[in-house]
Amino acid sequence: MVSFADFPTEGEGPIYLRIVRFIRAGVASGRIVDGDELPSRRVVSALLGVNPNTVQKAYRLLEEEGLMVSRSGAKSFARVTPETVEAVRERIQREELSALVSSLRRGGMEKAAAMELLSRLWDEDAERGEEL
Amino acid sequence: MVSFADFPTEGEGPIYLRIVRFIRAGVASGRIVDGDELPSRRVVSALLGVNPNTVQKAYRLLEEEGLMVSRSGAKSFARVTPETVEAVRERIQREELSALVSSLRRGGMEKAAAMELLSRLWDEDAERGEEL
DNA sequence: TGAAGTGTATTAGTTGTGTAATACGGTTGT
DNA sequence: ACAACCGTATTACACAACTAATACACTTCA
Repeated sequence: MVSFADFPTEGEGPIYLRIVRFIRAGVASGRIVDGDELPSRRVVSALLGVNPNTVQKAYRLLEEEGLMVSRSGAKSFARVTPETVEAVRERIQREELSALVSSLRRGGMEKAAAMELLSRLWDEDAERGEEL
Repeated sequence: MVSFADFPTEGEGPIYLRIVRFIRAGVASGRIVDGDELPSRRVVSALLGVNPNTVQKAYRLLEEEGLMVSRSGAKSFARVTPETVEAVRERIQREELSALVSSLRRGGMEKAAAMELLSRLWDEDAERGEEL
């Protein structure tokens, strides 16, 4: 049974997305393996002090992502394959970059400028890294 | 007098931020120079077909950013110094991008992959913004 | 001085997002 | 069959973001 004991008490963003990230991190790290039973919507909702529908929203996203399966009335289980693990790791990376892109665009930056900036910073960081 | 004639008829994100970006781009490109008079809130609002308060929101942000000055009842003027120009061009970079680059490199990502990923995410984010 | 134009504050309406309340139907084990 | 779970759908409420409506006070100049 997947445990929510280590669910961070405080975090950023809406709760349902924090749940999604929590499960994703578990899959990426190997803490959650294929076939693991996931606590029911009601149990998690009681644990976190939110409405079951908030957990449902998270679980639905995770199911669409292929990380869990659930049948009406029955328990829910994690679905972890080499493919899903790889997909989750890529997705986590994408989310980091995605937030950055939105931020840069909100700041009024053009795509070409962003590309150039990333390239320059990458090289600078590479130089710093090779010194060590 | 700063002209809004070239203000893009359609763009991404809320109007007040598009105004901010428009002015920022003008400052960064040299189209707007120090002491340039900025059209009043009402004039811009009539031009863009929005409420004067929407323009006010943009102008207030620009003033907090040090890119313009305004006194109650009087006209507004651009404030462009070498410092503000530099600040506009690199404001975001120091705050957010550097840490992410290091993170991605430590995660084993190659520069080419990061560039390609940024390009794709940028287009995707642009599409999302245009849907609204 | 007074009219016209200006910046600014206050308030309200609109929309979207996150969460909750409630109810319904399916599965499981006894 | 029935009780105790389970997942799910529908609806409604809370809140923030964005924009608009309105009013007020200041500057400028004939």
